[in-house]
Amino acid sequence: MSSPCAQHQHVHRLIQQPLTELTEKLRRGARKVTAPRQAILDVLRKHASPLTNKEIHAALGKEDCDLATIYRNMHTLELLGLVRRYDFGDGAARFELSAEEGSSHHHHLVCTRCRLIVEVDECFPEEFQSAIASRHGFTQVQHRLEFTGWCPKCQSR
Amino acid sequence: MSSPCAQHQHVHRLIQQPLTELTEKLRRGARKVTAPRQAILDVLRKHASPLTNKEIHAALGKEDCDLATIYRNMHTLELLGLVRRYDFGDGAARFELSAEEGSSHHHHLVCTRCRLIVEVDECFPEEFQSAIASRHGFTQVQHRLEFTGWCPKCQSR
DNA sequence: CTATTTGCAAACGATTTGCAAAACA
DNA sequence: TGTTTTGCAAATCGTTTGCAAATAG
Repeated sequence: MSSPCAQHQHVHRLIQQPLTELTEKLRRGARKVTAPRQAILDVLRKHASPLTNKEIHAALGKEDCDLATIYRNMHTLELLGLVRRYDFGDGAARFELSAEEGSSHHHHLVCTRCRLIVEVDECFPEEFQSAIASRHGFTQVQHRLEFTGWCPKCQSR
Repeated sequence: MSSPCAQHQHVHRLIQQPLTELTEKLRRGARKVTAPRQAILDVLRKHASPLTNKEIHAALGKEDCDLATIYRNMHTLELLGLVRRYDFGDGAARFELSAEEGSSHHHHLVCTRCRLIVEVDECFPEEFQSAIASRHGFTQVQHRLEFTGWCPKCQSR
C-alpha cells in the first residue's frame, strides 16, 4: 500500500483508478466529488474488512481530512448506497463498500463473553430475502447476520 | 454451562414471585437477587420488543434505580444468558429476555433512510446454525438477523 | 460478617453540530 | 457565482468507572 501522492493542496488532478463508477453515483446523488470523498472510497477499496471511522482516518495518511468530515461523509455514502454500515457490538460503527462495489460478503460468529470473532460462510437464503423485500415493498435490501454464543474457552465460565 | 443437567435443590428462602426461574439462574451464577435486578427483569417480561437502558430506566417507576446500575446489570444479565442484546444501528443497545425466557423470536427490516422498522417472520435455518455452532465448538448460539433497505416512501429520494 | 452491589459524580469515547472559510459545479 | 463541503472546536449522547455507603447471603 503506497501513496505516491503529493501533499494535498489545491492541486489535485482527478486521479487514476476506476473510481469512475463511484464518482458517477456521487454525481447522480447531486454530491460533489471532493478530495476527502475520493480518499475515503479509495481506502475502503483497499480493505477487505469493515473499518471504523477512526481507522479510515488513520489510513488516509497524506490525503488526511478532519474526522468530522469522515463521519459526515460516511452518512452520505451510506445514504447513496455506496457503503454498508456494520455494528459488531464494540461501540464503533464500521464500513465497507457495498456488495455491488466489490466487497466480499460474509458474516460473523461472536463470543458474547470474550468477544472472539470467527468468520462464517453460511448466508441467508436469497429466495427468502427477495420474498421479504417484495412483500414489504422494499428495494436495495441487504441483510446483517451475526451469530453469538459462547466459544469453547468461555463455556465453563 | 458445564453441567446440562440441573439438580433440584431444597435451598429456597425468598422465592415469592414468579421470578423463580430467573432468580434461580442469578443464584447459580453466584449473583445476588437485588431489587434493581428483579425490577429490570420484571420490566423486560412485560415488553415484547427490545428496550434501551434508558427506556428500561424510565419504565422502572417506583422501583427506580440508577441508570449506571442498569448498565451494569444488563452486562451481568447478558453474561448469564438471561437477556439478549440488540443493536438496531441507532446508537443505543437494546435488550429483551432470551428466547428461553419466553420472548418471541423475530427479526427486523429497517429502512436505512427513514428508520422505518418492520417485523419479519423468516428466520435463519436451524440446521445451518447448528452446523456453524458445532463446527466452531460454540454453544448457546443464537443469531442476530436484520434486513436493511429502502422502504417504499424513500425509494425516490 | 464479607463479598457484592448500588448511587453519585466524574470520566470517556464515539458521533454530531454550529459557523466561517474553502472548494466544487 | 451559488451551493455544498470542510476544518475546528464545542457540544451531545450512550456507556463506563472510581469510591464510599448500603445490602444480600
